[in-house]
Amino acid sequence: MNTPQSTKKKVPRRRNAEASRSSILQAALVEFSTQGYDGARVDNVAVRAGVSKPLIYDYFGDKEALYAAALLEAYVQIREGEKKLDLDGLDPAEAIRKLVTFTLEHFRRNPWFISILNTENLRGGATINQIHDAAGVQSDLVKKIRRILVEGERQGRFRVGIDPVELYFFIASLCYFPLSNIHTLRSVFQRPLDDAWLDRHAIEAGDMIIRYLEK
Amino acid sequence: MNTPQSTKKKVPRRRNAEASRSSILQAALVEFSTQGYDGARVDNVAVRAGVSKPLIYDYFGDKEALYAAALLEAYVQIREGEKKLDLDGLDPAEAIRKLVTFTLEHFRRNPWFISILNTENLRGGATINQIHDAAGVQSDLVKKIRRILVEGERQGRFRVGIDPVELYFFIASLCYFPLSNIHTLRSVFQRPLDDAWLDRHAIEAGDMIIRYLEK
Amino acid sequence: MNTPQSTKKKVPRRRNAEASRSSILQAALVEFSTQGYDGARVDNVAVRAGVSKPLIYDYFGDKEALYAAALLEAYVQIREGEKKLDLDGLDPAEAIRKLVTFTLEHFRRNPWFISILNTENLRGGATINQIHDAAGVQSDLVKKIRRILVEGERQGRFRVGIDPVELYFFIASLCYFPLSNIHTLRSVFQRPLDDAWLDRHAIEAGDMIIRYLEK
Amino acid sequence: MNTPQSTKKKVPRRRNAEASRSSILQAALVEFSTQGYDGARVDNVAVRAGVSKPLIYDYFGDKEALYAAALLEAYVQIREGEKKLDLDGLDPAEAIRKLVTFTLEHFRRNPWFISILNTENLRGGATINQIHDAAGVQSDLVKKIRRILVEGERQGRFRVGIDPVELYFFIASLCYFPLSNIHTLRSVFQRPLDDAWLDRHAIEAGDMIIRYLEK
DNA sequence: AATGAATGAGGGTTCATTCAT
DNA sequence: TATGAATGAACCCTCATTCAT
Repeated sequence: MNTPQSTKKKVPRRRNAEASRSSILQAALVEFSTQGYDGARVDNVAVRAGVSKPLIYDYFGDKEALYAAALLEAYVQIREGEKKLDLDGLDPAEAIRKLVTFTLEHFRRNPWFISILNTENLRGGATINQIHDAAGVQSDLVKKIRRILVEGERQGRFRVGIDPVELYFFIASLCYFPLSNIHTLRSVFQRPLDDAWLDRHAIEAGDMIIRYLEK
Repeated sequence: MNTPQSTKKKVPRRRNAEASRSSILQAALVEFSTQGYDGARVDNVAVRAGVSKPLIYDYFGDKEALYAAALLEAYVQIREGEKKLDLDGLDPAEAIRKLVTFTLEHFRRNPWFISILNTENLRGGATINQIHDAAGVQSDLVKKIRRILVEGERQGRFRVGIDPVELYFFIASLCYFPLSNIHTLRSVFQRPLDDAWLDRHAIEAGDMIIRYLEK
Repeated sequence: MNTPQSTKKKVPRRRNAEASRSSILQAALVEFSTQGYDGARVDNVAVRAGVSKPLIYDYFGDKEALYAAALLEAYVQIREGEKKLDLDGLDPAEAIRKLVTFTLEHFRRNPWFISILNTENLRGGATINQIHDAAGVQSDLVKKIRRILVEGERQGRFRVGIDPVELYFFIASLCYFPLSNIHTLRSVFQRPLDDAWLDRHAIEAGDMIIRYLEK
Repeated sequence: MNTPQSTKKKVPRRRNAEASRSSILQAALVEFSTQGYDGARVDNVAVRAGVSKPLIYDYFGDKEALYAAALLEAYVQIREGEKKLDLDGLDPAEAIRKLVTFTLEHFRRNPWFISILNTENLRGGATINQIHDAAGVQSDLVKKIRRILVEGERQGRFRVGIDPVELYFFIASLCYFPLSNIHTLRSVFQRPLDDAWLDRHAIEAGDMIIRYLEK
């Protein structure tokens, strides 16, 4: 009476290499960013990805290589998200403000990105230094910033000579720090650092950047 | 007849509990900040401190507690250093500028501080949240900033209503980010991020903060 | 319109069960004799044979059975080689001498034979004891030796009562040992054990056997 | 009422580094010689030695190093046994005969020696080649043989120019082969190869060597 | 106050073997 | 006939932690 499927308790194995690979990658991203490199467990990755451990080794080689793939994937995914930011038709100051709030929001929505970056820097960049085309994951925001700066200068509202990369660093700094250090800051400085606080913080950060740019 | 020394078969390496404790602490600080929590090895701490492992367990209980002590020690040491900053007699803008360059310099000279903070935040603040008097390690810089802001407002040069803690966050952000992320930024953005670059960066950061404060 | 080849999407590498079987067997022989039973990898066998792993399991069942087949194949191949030895028309002493040099040479040219025998003996003969017709792979050399002994006795030059199997053991001993133990002997006794040395050794071994046989 | 000891179920840990080390070594010798290198399990060594696995790693480093130590130990123990052979007062032929029977007997009583040598040679001498002073474990029998040969020559009963090492190789060959290959020989040649057989074999081997030496 | 000796528990990795096509 | 995809079971090794002195 039972269907053949129901008699077999086991879930049928997935027979799709590409799907397996990508679910491993996603699971690795989560594991490494929440646990750090040494805290990460290949076992956890396997469970979360719904595959067996050996499959991970088949696809990625070892923990180190899995981590490298996850790190790269983190950049790829975060850059993917950045591409969706549309600044068309905004005046330069507005564009900058939107870019700043977007950046903080983007970091906030994807906390694994900050975590895995911290992890990698804690490791002395051991992995990112190995990746040949690391520049390939440079932020698209830099290009957007460049365009805004040009327009702002053209309109005579922004100072000239601002380097887009350095400006990106400043914007990123202001957005990164309160999220990266959210736990220690909360405990030590007794501030909420909740969503409302962060929203206000983004606005102030936007102000700061604009004041820095305007003549 | 025997001298006291000769009756003791072994000369103990150290007969000073306090010295042992503090050398363990220092070693732990180095180990945890360079390796992260999970990457840290109690063995390495013992070797670096020149004591046996059981002594560490005697004094601190377990790895977790040792880490907590090291984290607290990190704050204590860094705050100690901040106290040495002397801003007396400077006008507000100059004081701010000096405070900014000092902050970046201070982080640069004590890289273990950023590392252990990143470690703790990666752990979700598990330890700092446990510490009752975490506020006790708040930065002295906040007080200094408050005084500068008051003076700046009094002189009519600074805007009113700036919160000293929030300003400290901004300053810290600008100094923290390029150091915390030095390895990934170098690889991805192909900037040197060497001492000269950081010095220039500090000046620009100072400009940004001052422009943010001035009316 | 299409050529027959193009209509088949994949050209199967081999559509010949016998050829597959025998290339697996040869690969297994190499793998087991170079790596030992536990050191051997079914994966390596598959790669070396140019087939997939499941095919090996299809044909042979499991690693154990594959090993058994390889062991038997080793005997078959070595006995095959022995058949080519032609002693016709030689006088008994010359025949013995030639047989000795041939034996050493044969072992030297097919080192996998000694290796797989050592492997099997290390395993306590677990596999050879299972094979029913193990006697079927007895050396042809024994028959040749029997004939030589008979002739030598008939000519009144050899002692009577020498057992051909026991004599074969002695000959094999003298040829087997320096090859089987070539590495340890070289290191411990600092002798070259190169081809020249082995050639001289074979001659001395021949002398020894002949002196043993002659009245 | 119970003695304190009886209430504690656990066997008190051994607190003797030297004893632990040597029991590990002995257990390793057994394990490696019965299972081969790849077949050997560090777990089994631990159980047989009555210690925990980590202790093995503490003392020896890794499996490879443990194996190296066991191999060396095998040589040391076998050479130790050889020293006990007393040939004083025997005439040269008798001395040779006794040396031959002793060698076979010695190999028979210590089968792990042949096994570990086979293991090492299967590995291509990877380990023995690493040991600097491998010559230090050369057989004392060579010296004894040298003395016998000198005496035999002096008495005009032995041929001159026999190399003691080469003669040792011949003797070892004759004793090693039937033991090393005992399982395959039994199965293939259907001979008992039991103690009685081996005793007779030793006598024949002695004859062979003496005939080889005598003028 | 201090440590040499020892271990339980687990982590990364491998490998013989099977599933499903 | 043949194989790409997948896994259970171990194995080597490490590490936080404790014991006994």
